[in-house]
Amino acid sequence: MKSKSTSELKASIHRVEEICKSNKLGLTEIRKQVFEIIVKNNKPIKAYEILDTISNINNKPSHPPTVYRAIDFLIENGFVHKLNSINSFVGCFHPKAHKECYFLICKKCNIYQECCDDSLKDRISKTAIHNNFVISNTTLEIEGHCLDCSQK
Amino acid sequence: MKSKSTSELKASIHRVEEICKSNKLGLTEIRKQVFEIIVKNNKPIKAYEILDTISNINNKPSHPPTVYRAIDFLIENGFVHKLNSINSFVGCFHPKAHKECYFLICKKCNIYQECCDDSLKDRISKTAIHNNFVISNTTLEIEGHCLDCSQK
DNA sequence: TAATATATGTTATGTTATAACATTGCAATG
DNA sequence: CATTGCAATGTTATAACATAACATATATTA
Ligand SMILES: [Zn+2]
Ligand SMILES: [Zn+2]
Ligand SMILES: [Zn+2]
Ligand SMILES: [Zn+2]
Repeated sequence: MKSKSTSELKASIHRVEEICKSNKLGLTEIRKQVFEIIVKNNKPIKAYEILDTISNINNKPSHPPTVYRAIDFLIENGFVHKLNSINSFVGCFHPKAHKECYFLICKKCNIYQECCDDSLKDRISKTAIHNNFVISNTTLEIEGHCLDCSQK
Repeated sequence: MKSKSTSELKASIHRVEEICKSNKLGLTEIRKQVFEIIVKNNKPIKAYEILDTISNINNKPSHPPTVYRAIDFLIENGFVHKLNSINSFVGCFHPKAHKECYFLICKKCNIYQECCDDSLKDRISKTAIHNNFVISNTTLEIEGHCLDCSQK
């Protein structure tokens, strides 16, 4: 994933603001700050890194629950995803466009890519059906090396 | 996943012993104990639950590193998997038969099912190739409700 | 036997996440 | 315009998950 330009970032933040407005979701200052920190980071970011960043920005210490609550809000509303395999968080590339997102994560340079391959989705759904299983959420995280890093 | 019978458990443990013997892997007492605790549990088990269990069995307190080291050994050799979405561990149903395993995990009753659907594997591999990505390991954990639990 | 490697014991600490309760601010209701 | 309710935040403490670092033991093997 190439890093986002300033305008892409702005658009990303704006989109979330719009979605919150039209859905009457309280996008408070803290929640907005946390979202911005996550999307500006370009790479998966950890909760305590967010905590440090937000403490610096506001020039006063924040506490873990503040950050985790904001993250919860952002995840619930599909603006952010958690990567379970690395306990980190990333912004969603297309909030509300889908329920599940899948990820490719480079172990070397730590960049990630969000992919919403329909045939993959399909395949997973078929597997669930085949096992009489009703999906509520799926974690698919593919770790390895990106093109750049595998060529080195 | 229905729970394993005593004989299935024995077979499972025996298989690991055989694999270790023929591959000159040191299946020490602790490692064997941890494996047995995991497979006998039938459901995903947490590291500190293993710790408590092993402390009780041996009538003396064990320490986290003891358990985590054993788990590391078992994972490295494909006898056990970690479920990242729930920080828990499960025994592998077919050690050495494959590299990646996928899981269906019931949120209600906590049972799980290991599935190694080839077309799913294939689909994931294609997705990776399509993104110029070299896979080292894949986390696929499908959370939801099993047949029994979704009918209630 | 001495040297080496492998595994375990032990203490402490690092990292990730939540419980519990107090406080604030704001909007709905009477 | 109180007052009541509710959503969000602040604050303190602790729970849950995992590893670093170093000491000791045990097994191979030169
Ligand atoms: Zn997404
Ligand atoms: Zn890379
Ligand atoms: Zn397996
Ligand atoms: Zn169930």
